[in-house]
Amino acid sequence: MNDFAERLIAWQRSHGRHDLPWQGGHDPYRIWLSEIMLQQTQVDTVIPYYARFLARFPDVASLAAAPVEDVMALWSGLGYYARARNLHRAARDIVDTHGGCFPGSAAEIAALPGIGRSTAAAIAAFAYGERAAILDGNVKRVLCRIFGVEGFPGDKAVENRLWALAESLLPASETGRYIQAQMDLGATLCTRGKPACGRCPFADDCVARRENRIGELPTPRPKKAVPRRSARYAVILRRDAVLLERRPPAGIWGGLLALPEIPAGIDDAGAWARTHFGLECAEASPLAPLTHTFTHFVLDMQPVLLRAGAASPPAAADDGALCWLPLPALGEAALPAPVRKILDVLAAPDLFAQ
DNA sequence: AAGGCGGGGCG
DNA sequence: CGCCCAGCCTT
Repeated sequence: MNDFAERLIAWQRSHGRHDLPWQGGHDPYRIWLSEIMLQQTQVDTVIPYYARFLARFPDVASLAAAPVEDVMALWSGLGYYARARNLHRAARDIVDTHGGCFPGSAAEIAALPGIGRSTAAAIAAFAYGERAAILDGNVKRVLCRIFGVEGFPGDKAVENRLWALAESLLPASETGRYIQAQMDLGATLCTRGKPACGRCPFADDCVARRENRIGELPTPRPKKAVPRRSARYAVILRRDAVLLERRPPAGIWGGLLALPEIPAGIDDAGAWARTHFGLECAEASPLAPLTHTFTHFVLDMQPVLLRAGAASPPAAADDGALCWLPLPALGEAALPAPVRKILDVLAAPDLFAQ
C-alpha cells in the first residue's frame, strides 16, 4: 500500500476531528499542553482542564513563573500528576536554557522532561510541520492491524519495526494532518474493543480484518510466567468426618475452613498428624493431585489421606480453629472450591465401607 | 479484575 | 540499555 498516507489524509479531511480546542493554531506551547494532557486521558475529560489551564497560564513564561502548587491545583482531578510536575519543570527549562523560546525541533523537544520521542514528534509536526513520525498506543494498534505486524508492540524488536514502518509511511507534506489522521483513526474507528471496520477506509487492505484476526492484533502482552507453589494437604478422616482448619483472616482462603497444610519439609505425614493434632493415624496414602489457579500464582495441591483411629482423641477441637466436618454435611459448608473438589472424591461409598 | 498506557527510573 | 513500574482508566 504505497498510497497509505494520501488515503489517510483524505479520510481525515472528511471524517477526522477538526474542532478540538487545541487544533487550528501552531503555538507549540498550546500543542504541547494538549499533548501532555492527552497522555492517558481522553479528549472529553481534557477539554475543560485545557481551557482553565490556558486561561491561567497562556504561555510558557507565565507557567514558568508560577509556583508549582498553582500548577498542581489546576491539574487537580486529571491524575498522573507527574505530568504536571514535568510540565512545570520543562517550562522553567525553556525559560532558563532556551531563552523562553520553545525548542524548534523534535529532537530538542524530546530532551524536555515529560516528553518522549512520540510526543515530541507530534508537537514538532503540529507546530512546525516537521516530518516526524509518532508511535503512540493508537498508532501501534492501527499499524499492527492494517500491516499485520506480529509480536507484542512493547517488545523492543517489534517497536523498532513499528518505528521504521511509521517513518516509511510518512507523507512528503502535510505531516500534521497525517498525524492527526492516525490519532483520529485509532481513537474513533480502530479502537481496541470493537473496531468500526465497516467505516474504515482500509478495511479491504487490513491484514487483521482480511484474516479475521482483529482480536489477535496487536499481539497481546505475553502472560508473564505465573509463579507455581506446591503443598501437601492432610485429608484426615475419622469415621465419616474430615478434619478442617480455619485459615488465617488474611491471605488465600482468608477465614475459610480448609484442609490443614502439611508444612514443607515434613516427610512423615502420620508422625506430623500425631504431634500436631494428637491423632493416631494408620495409613498415609496420596490422593489425586490437582492444580488451582489464583490470579497471582498457581497452586499444585497434593492431598494425602490419613485415617485416624475411631478412638483417637478429639484433636484439640472446639477452639474454633479446628473442626470435624461430617462428609454428609459437605454440601452446606463454605469451602474453597479446590478443597471441595478434593473432598467430593471422598464421597465414593467404598471409603465408608469400614 | 485485568489489561493498556507514554515516560521515568532503576538495575 | 532494557525492563518494569506508577497511577489511572476502560472493558
